[in-house]
Amino acid sequence: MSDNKVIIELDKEYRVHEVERKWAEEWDSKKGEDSIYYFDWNSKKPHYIIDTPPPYPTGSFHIGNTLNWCYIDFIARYKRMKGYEVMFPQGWDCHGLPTEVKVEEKHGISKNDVPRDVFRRLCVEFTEENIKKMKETMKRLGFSVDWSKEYITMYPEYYSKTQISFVRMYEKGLIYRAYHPVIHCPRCQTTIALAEIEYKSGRTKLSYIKFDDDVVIATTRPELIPACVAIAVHPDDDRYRDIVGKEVVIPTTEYRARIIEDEEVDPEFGTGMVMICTFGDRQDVRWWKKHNLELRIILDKNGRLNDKAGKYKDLTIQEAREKILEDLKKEGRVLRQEEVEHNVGACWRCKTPVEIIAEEQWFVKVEHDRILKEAEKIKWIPDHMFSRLVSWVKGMEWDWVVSRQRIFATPIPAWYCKKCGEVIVAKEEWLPVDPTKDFPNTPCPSCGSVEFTGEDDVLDTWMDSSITPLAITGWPQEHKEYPTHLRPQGHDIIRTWAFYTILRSLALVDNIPWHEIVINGMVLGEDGRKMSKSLGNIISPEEVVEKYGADALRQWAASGSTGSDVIFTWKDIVAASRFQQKFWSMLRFAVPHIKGYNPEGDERFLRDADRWILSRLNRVIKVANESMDAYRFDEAIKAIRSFAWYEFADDYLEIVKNRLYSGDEDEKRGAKFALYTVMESMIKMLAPFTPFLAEECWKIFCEVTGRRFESVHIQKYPEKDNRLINDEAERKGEIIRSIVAEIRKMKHEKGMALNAPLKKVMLYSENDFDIRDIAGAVNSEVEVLSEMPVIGTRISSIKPRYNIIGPKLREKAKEVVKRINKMSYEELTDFIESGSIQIDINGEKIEVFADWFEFEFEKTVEGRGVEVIEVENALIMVEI
RNA sequence: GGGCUCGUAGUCUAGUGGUUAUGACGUCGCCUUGACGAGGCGAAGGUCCCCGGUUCGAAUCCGGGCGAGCCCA
Repeated sequence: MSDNKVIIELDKEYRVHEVERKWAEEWDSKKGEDSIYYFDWNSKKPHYIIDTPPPYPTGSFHIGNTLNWCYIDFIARYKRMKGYEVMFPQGWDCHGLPTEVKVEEKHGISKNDVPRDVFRRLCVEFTEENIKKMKETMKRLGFSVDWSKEYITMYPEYYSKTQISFVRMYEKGLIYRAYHPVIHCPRCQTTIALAEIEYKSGRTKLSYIKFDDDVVIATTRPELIPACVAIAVHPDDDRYRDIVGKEVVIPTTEYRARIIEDEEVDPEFGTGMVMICTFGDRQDVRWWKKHNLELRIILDKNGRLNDKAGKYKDLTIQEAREKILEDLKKEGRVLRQEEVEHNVGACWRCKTPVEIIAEEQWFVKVEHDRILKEAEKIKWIPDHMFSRLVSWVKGMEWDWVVSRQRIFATPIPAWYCKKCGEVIVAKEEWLPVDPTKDFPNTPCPSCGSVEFTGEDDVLDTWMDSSITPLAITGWPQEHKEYPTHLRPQGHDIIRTWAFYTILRSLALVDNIPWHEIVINGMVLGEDGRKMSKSLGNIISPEEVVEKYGADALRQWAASGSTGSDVIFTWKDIVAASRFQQKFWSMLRFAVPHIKGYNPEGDERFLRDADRWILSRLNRVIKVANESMDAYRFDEAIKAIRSFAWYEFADDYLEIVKNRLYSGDEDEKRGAKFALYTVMESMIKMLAPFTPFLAEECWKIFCEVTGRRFESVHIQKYPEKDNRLINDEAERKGEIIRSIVAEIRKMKHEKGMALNAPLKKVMLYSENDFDIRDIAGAVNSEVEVLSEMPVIGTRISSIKPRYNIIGPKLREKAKEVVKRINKMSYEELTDFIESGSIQIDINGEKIEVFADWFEFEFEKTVEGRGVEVIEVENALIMVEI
């Protein structure tokens, strides 16, 4: 019994940190099959598999991740409560340049200073630490991850799958090697990624150079003239219409180039003629690819020109530039030079301008049409996100380059025969393999040599992460179930992660990867801008959790509309935490009343107010189910919160308080039934959003009512009970609610205490309703009058129902309304009584019906000492 | 430059071819009523970005403009 006492007197304050820490520890202490989040392949329940994003282990789980994972967790928890066996796995997409850079910084080394496997080991250690940190945050945020399904792409169990996928696609002819432009730093002598380019603006000289009498080009890169493979003009440029197709000799060389047309040429720039070189910039690469031009790379990796540059061989870029301009000037080909603004891409490390050269790379074929056709079978939420994929795929200019010149990544499982250069790709049974350490055990199929050079390029990280739905469903060993049900991700990676995953899934198993993809927006700072260090508007989830707890942060995440960017605001967090306190107070109120209560058979004691709140509850349950099914978390949580706070707490509880405290046993049982039912349903509906609060409340609810406690997260989600949805009850409830509210308002306006006693309240209504709770709530005797008291009436307003009148009368509607408005009181009374009237408009007789209008009546009462208040469906007379 | 999205009260936001436009925060009054003062009861606050078009009727649909954001080049 002493236990009960403790429980009944709940703390006034909801101790968010204490509660959340307690449940986080409790859930984390149950591992593997003991966890309530464990996914069992053998479960007979319908499966629901989520292809969770594997984040990049930077060491901090940021607020953008938080939004994404909150969506996942809302769905996972909801689906679990809806009876699904839910798989919520968690992976880590480990490979990548940032880690290489961080490790170099941390250890003060360059990756080429140490053996490859030593450097990899350092990266692995660094990544493991980061994963640990991020996992802690994720657990604290209450995500219902089944950690027994964790995968880490840098471990052999995972990357051997990446290698198998590579081998299979190679065997299907979907992977090939070809020359491809790469961005190269001539000083560091290394290939660098697009992301590593730093753009800086500066001024340079634009030289106008005469190739022949017809052809004058303007270029900022005269040193690349020997690499000129074509000259382009705009197709609508009348100046050059006649010379399209003509060949010219490239000055200082023996090469010839043709004049071609392309719409991307800007006729306003320079002479409107552009020299296309291999390669001056990325536009050159696009033109080269599009027009199938010759590849003439004149620049070597060491930053010097090669023999294709003829007499400029061995010069550096700067030297060549000066020498070529000098030679051209001698020939009188430099017509003029002008200063222009331009952007230069430079190496992020040494600030040297980067160059584009060509190297042999590994490619994955992109089958545009097939991808688009199949991607259409996936349900995109919101649906406009699909068009982002479409425009991306349609605009792709070349295949996916999957080789990277790095170390910390999945090795490409291939070798080159030292003798004949034959490419040997690993057999599946050799995997996992590091081709720089392991070698084929069969001779070269082409020349029989047994000496090989291992490929030291590695795979693009997207090659790892684009097979996640396959990996979590057991591919390739035992592929259990496919496609998966859901991919949740941000819209920033539709063109990468979503696109690559679809491509790979089609290539490897000839199927779409998921039935649905739900897309979240980005999180913006309080100033409405993207969070960034330089703007100083970054908020970390830890910071929010420390101040207001995880549930408040989760409620904030639910409050945005799905797919839209969400602004982080502290006020939403504060409002969310206030709701939690409010909800706790509701439970605190309910506890003494439902202590030891069993609702069995008590429906017969329900009174109007109880039937009303139960009907409203069931409508909210309906909305919650529909919204959750449509991934509209904002709608669901809004419906639940506003029902709990305003209808249940502010209205219903105030109305039944008197009955609960002072009623007889039977009267109380009706209210208890409602209290019990509403609390139970609300706790369950809140569970996906605020798992900590819900669990704590559920535990108390179970203990108080004598039910055996079992986590709320494995309870059945509330389903609407049609027997309890009742228009009549809602109408009566609304009358009761508005009568109580109006009388309280009247007391308020008269400066009376809200619970001040009144002499008498008289009610008149055509509806019949329960006055028990009204009497209690307004602290007065209540009498229902059987007859309308003597009061005057007049029509105070006429509201045309345009939705009826508009379609019926169309352009005549306005005139008809005008006529009705002009009618006298007597005319209107006749009109209302007879139900219709004929109106003559320009000789046309039109029959107008009274029910096309809403008439409002104003009543005047004679008699003294009585306040008259009108509400919809009832007239209230208060004797003070 | 291209794609997509969005412009609604001081701030953020929901929504919709039908006349009184949703909610939150903030502001202003009043109230310590037996769950909650981090609460309750009320009030003020809006050219629904601009200009055209469709329509009996547009904040909503269409076109154009201006502005913002995200992604990509």
